[in-house]
Amino acid sequence: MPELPEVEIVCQGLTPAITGKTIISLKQNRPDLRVPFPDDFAKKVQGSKITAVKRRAKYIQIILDNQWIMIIHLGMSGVVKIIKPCDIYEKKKHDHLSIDLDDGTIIALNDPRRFGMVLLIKENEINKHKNFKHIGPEPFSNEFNDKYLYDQLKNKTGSIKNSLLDQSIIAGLGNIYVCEVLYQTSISPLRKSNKITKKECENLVPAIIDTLKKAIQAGGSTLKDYKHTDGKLGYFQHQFCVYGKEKEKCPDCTCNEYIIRVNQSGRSSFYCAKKQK
DNA sequence: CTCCTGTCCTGCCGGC
DNA sequence: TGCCGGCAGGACAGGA
Repeated sequence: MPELPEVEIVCQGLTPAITGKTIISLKQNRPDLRVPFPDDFAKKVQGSKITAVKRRAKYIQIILDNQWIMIIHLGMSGVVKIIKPCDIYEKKKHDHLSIDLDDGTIIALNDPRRFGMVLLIKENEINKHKNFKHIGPEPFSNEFNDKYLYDQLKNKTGSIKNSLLDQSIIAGLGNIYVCEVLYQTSISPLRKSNKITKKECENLVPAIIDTLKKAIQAGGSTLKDYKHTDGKLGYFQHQFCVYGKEKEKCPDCTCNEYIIRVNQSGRSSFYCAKKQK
């Protein structure tokens, strides 16, 4: 469930807590999440200094000073916990990884469903790595504009819903924010991508940027699992218009219709069939 | 090539 | 009350 805004919030929490600090030790409590932990994981990171924390799509990138980048993907249920030097770390169920820093800070990764992944990639190989080479532009970059989006969509026969979820077209959107953006732009999730007009692309681009920015300002969305690094909750879920609102009234128009839920490629789409065409 | 389905996983919730 | 089935879904692999 962590999408771009939630991952951004985690990175914003991590940056002041870990940047410039040295990794003393790393403990893993099981061999894998969705994929195995890196070979010789602890040996490769121990003694290195954290120089920066970045986000790319839904991935957290922890840049080390020894050429390695530690990648964390939170999957569906991953939570990064920061334990301050003055606090005592009590290991909880599903804490699969913990990292001790030189100032006494501890970073722990908790992931009940184990849909997350942790990777180590050499700094100069990240753009060639299979998890990153296909990822499209960041929504807040200049590269992402209405002409780009229209060009990406014009030859696609699949639904606009699936195209916006496609990380190679745009990085960072997930099921929740795609539903909300399509509602804002009055576009049905069932529309074929190649039927989306230039004018609609001109609406989609700012709607995507605006929705993501507002979500970041609200501290992201908290559903079942997601929390901030300090355990606090986000508030953007209170601004959802359609996601999870099946059988509720459409909030934005006087159509008196109900939000309906349909299944697209195994994912739920929520929309107002009267407003969104 | 493009699109779509299956797979991984645990916790929660509704129905009986 | 307890059990069980269904659902949640990000990203990749592989099939159509």
